[in-house]
Amino acid sequence: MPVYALVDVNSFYASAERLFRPDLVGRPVVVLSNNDGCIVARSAEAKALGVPMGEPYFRVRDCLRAAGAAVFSSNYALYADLSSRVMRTLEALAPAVEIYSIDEAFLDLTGLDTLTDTERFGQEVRARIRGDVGLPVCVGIGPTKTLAKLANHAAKQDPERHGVACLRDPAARARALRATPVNAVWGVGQRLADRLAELGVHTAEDLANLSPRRIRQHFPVTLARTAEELRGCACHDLESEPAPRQQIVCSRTFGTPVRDEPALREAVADYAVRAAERLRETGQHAAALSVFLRTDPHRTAEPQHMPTATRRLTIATDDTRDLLAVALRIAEELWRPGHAYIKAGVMLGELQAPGISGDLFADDAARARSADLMQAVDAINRRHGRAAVTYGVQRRGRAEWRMRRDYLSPAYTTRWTDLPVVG
DNA sequence: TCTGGGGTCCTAGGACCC
DNA sequence: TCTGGGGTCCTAGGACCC
Repeated sequence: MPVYALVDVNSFYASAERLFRPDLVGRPVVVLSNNDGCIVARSAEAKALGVPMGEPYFRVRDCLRAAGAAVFSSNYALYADLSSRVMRTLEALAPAVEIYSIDEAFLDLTGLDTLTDTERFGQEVRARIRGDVGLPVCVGIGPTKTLAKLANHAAKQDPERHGVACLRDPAARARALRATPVNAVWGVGQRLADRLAELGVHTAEDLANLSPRRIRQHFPVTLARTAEELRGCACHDLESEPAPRQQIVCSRTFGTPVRDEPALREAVADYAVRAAERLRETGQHAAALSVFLRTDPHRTAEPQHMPTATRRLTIATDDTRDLLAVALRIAEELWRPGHAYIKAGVMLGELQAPGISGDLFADDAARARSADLMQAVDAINRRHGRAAVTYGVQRRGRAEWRMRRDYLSPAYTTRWTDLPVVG
């Protein structure tokens, strides 16, 4: 029987901020989304204040201030660096690791025979990550990924478990299923939970007991698999090789609404350049590009416009200049005067390995020059910062559309000048 | 009173995840 | 005044084909 573990950093972003600010231990800490819009991470103290996940910041600002909470803008450079340290530690501890998200990984523990071994392993993972990286994690263990997830949830809920829960034992599993509301099951969101409630399904146990036929009468096949996994039959394998990306999206809400075309072009250009950089990191080429614009749906009195348009490229490419030209052409077509846009985005699709869309007239020499140029630009920007080499339309001014990050912490681990000083 | 049927491909929209 | 960003998968429905 397979054994999976799910390791997950507790309140990752909040814990990351606190790592370099020991003065914040015991104080509520929250981290905001891009543009300082919503709450995306809360320390245990902040959760205890009743601050909901995803809540717009302005609604809880007063409450947080009164409680003496520390508030941070998202510092992705810091989180990405700490994440890779956590993952490297896990890779040293387990034979196979699937990096599931920035703060979570599945481990394949098949071969750890006894239940005592499994518990001990969970505690060792906690101790190692605490010691090597300094972050708190919880470990959930079970015969399927869905049960490992559920175990992780149980470990977080119940302090008695000291951060590790193992559901290999059938009796322990039955107790955990009974105690878990169905919307806390991996793959069951609020929509499905509401519809399940109409059938009298309220807990993970209820879902596990629902017959596959009954599920398929009302729900998609994904839910049938979830129920199967809750019963202990694995439908999802560990995927240690990441699947090739299918699309790349770069979009942002603007710091302030954009009403003029030059500012919009500048923003779209910036997103296209970043999307192209990320495309080259994957080693793929894109054969389709979409641009979308959005006005603010919350301002119902203002005219709304949420267009999107897609172009197929005759030749798949990873050259920023090609992608930028297409993106700007689409943006120009979409833009309508008299609207206050609050968001735009560039999406690359039909990603594929380079050179598979054979074009009879492709100029190999030109392609090679393009690859050399892109490589050079990427190398310079990696070394000297993203704004070292830019394209004319990006302008890099202090444009009003750039996002707000009023509470940004230093780049403690990725910039020499921000290195914390001890003593 | 009237109807073909089955396969494939594409797209949009909805649901989920962190 | 202030409401994130980046992904995946599934399904239904339409177009098209034989």
